[in-house]
Amino acid sequence: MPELPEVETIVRDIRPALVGRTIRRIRLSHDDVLRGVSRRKLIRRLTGARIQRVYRRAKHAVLELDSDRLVIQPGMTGSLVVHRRPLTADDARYAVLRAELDRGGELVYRDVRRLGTLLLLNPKEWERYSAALGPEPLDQEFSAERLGNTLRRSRQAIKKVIMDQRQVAGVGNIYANEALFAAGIDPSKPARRLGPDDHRRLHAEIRRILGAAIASNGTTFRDYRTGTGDSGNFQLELLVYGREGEPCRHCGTRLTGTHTIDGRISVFCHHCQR
DNA sequence: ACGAGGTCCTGCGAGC
DNA sequence: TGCTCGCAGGACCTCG
Repeated sequence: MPELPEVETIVRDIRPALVGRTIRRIRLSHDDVLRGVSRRKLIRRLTGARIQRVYRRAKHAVLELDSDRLVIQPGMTGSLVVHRRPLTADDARYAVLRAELDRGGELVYRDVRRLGTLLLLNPKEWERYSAALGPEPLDQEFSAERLGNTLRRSRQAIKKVIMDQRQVAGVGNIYANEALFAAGIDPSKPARRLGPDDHRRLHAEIRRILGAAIASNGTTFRDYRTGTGDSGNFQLELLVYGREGEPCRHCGTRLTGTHTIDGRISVFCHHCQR
């Protein structure tokens, strides 16, 4: 499930094959991934457009074109791969958007469950969209103090707050679970009940874990693929996610799995996390 | 301001 | 073997 490290990996992988290229032909298999743009308009605006920049913001991959931004949010099962050879039947299966490039190659957005979304925004719309998202956790502007100010204002469970894209950009379920474990914080604890020490630890652990996950090309559970079509490796380093019922790596206590926070699986050690 | 629950979507695994 | 059904979940929405 592409969160910040996965989208960062994808973007780094596909950027060299995309920047400076012109899109020759667009194929879209399903309209239901489009948000705020019609099939006709998307195809018309993308065809012949030149890709100027490729970057990540939160969990979105952004293709900056001459006058539009194609914003891709892979959701649960989305992947972005640049193919240099003709697609195999497997590659083409579930391919939602295919963009043929000049000088060969094809960018393919593949999404089995199609919970991902595509947006086409002009620069002003993109600026507004991006401004509504929280700070990038790996940027300097994301300080422990700033995180603390956010958390002090919320009665919600800490896990829900750090997964809220308006508060912190790019953290999803896997890394929220991991960061809270590493920081020794119970995921259900109301955010405003955390102290400055908690803020500092959580801030440091969010950054450390996201950085380590990027270094490992992200976490592959089932569907996630890098921009080269390979699996990530961070699943080998997860300490809690996917390990409910197994012993805590620190103290041996059986890890708890619960769905009571925002309906998403939370895995934690009730001994190490308070 | 908050929690609960529904919606989107399809593959998969459990149960019969 | 073959069917049905519930579950998975990120973002977004409504309702109480």
